[in-house]
Amino acid sequence: MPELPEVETVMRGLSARMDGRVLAEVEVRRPDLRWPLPERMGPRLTGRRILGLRRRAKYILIDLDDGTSWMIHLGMSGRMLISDGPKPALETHDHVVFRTDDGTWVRFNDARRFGMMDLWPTEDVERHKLLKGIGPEPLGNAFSGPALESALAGKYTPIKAALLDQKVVAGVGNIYACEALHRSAISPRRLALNVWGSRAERLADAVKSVLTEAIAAGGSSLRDHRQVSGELGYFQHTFRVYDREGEGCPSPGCSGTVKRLVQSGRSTFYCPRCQR
DNA sequence: GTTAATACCTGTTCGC
DNA sequence: TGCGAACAGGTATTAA
Repeated sequence: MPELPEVETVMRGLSARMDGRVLAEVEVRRPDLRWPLPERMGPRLTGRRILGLRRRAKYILIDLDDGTSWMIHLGMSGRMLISDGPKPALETHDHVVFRTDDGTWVRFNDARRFGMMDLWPTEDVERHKLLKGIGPEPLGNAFSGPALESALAGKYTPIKAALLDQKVVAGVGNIYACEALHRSAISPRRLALNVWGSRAERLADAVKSVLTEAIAAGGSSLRDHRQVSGELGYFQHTFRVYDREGEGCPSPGCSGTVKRLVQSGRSTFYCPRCQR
């Protein structure tokens, strides 16, 4: 499930092969993913030169030479798979396939079709409906203990749910929310407004460290994520609590056991002993 | 105004 | 072995 580190990994992989290239051929194989794809997306992309690739929250933004940005969200199961040589054999759920002018093929494959794509003016992309109001990038300078504390002030929702709120901080999903809370020894049940001062500082630091380490590991591959080469990420081996119900808490000196609970309809993994 | 629950989608896993 | 239920979860929408 692509969260920020997985999207960053895919974006970097694409950037290495696509930056500066021209989109020579774009085949759109179905009219919709989660929502309808833009009208005439294939023809509008064909012939455009790529000025650069970047990431905002969980979105990949490909800036083109006509002032348009190609916005791509991988949803839950979206993959970008790169190959060279002749056109690759297409597989089930290969929804968009394209080729750059140096012969690089890219297949966008998304079994669950929770992904999305849109075309939007580059200068206005931050005001796109899906990006407007999104919180600070957790690895940027704008995100800090005080900034997090300010975003959480007055929120009567569990801190776990608040971390998943993209308006509080961008790009954190279920896995890294659990991991960051464990690293900072904060209970997922604690109300957001009660995370302030040194707790907010610890949590902001934990979010940064877990995301940074996950990016360095190529992301986490549980079921869906692949790097553009098709390789798995390997940060999942480093999880301290996620999907480790019943195992001993890995915190030094803690004798607790990892528990699972459901918050807002999704699994939370945590140690009730050391997370307060 | 807020927060919580639900819908969307399909491959995989689990229990009977 | 086979089948259906449960589950995974990001985000928009609907409900409370």
